[in-house]
Amino acid sequence: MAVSRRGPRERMVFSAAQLIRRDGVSATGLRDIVAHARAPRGSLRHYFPGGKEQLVNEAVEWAGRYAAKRVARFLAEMPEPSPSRLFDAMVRQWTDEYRSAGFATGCPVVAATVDRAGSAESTREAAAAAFAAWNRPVARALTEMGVPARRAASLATLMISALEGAIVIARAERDVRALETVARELGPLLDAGVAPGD
Amino acid sequence: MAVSRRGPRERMVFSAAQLIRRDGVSATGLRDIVAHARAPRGSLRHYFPGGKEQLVNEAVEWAGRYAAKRVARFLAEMPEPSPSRLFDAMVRQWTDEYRSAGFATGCPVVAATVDRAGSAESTREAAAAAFAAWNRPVARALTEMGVPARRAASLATLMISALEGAIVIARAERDVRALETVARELGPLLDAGVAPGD
DNA sequence: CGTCGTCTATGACAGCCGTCATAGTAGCGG
DNA sequence: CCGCTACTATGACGGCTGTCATAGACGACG
Repeated sequence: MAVSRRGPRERMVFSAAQLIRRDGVSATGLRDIVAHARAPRGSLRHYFPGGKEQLVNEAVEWAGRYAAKRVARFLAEMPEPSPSRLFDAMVRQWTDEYRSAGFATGCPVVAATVDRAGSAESTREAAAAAFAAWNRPVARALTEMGVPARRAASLATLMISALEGAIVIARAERDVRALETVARELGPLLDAGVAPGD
Repeated sequence: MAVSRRGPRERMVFSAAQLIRRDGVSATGLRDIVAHARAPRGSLRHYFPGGKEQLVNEAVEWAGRYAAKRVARFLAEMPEPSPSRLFDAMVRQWTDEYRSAGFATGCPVVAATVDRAGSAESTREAAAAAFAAWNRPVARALTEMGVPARRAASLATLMISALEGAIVIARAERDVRALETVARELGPLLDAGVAPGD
């Protein structure tokens, strides 16, 4: 499922992101990715002449775009948006997944950063770009809710930092406690300064 | 340096932690660890009959104890402790290191979680224990500053989450911006509810 | 039909990995 | 000197890795 339509190339990128966020970059083999994507191994070289590094980078970029789109979707589904409600939605995406599917996975961008930042410069850049792509729509949303532009960017960084850290802790503890905690504790801070009731 | 005294066993654990936080678990080979520790390869099996998994676990445990001790040290060096000042100190440890030594390293506990949580149950447990060992002194310190016990534990989790997330983002961006941002934005929240001037 | 570009198949390659078997040394108690 | 324990040395093992070379299938187009 979710691997059916679309061409083999896209499936490989998608599968790479899924496996990387579960096992890490080093532990994810090209053969695993190809098998997971049900794609022909013979095409690997054809689509990704830059080798594993290129495929990993594209998976990271994909994850960045995905996170950005999710933010837009959260906002669209929200009757009365507020900073804390946006953060709740971002956190809930993870608590829901962990509760329903177990704690097997984390964020692919974090995984790529942690085990490629020092060895593959291009992957590090892709991760930085992914974080930026994610930060942008969050900051913009905060701005539209009445937060001054400068502060909005900072709060977006705080939200993503706290979320990513809590994801790691939740995985280690196999408990959504950390995620629920950051959502609860950060909510009031995020809403402060935004006129209530409008 | 810092690898000189102490027996070979301890040096290997220490070197493992250092290499893991730089390259990740999978990318760190036993041979690399032994070489870095200037320890005899022949003793690996002797000291760590549980293989790489045992060595990694001990490195993670070591990191947890180290983080806890650092918290105690920060507090001891602080004339007038406050929650925000403690968090500042925790963050500054990383901004200082990044500014002086580059962005090559991250947190070993995060690295171990990200690429072993799904494949080595004992390592996942070690990571959870390390986070707990780190959380404990932070929560206790907050309590002593006047924060109610229940809330103190939550705020400690928030602090560690935000810090860990910002570390990853800083590494990806090769910029301490995210670290400085979380310190600045979280400070007032942490101090709220604590009587000023005492 | 022929040819070219796109895509796939297959297998080999060198290299590294963690593990393990075997042997040996050093020091100490008897 | 023996024997025992703690520690070290060395090399080999199978397995997996990313990369690459070679060849073939397929469809579009001239």
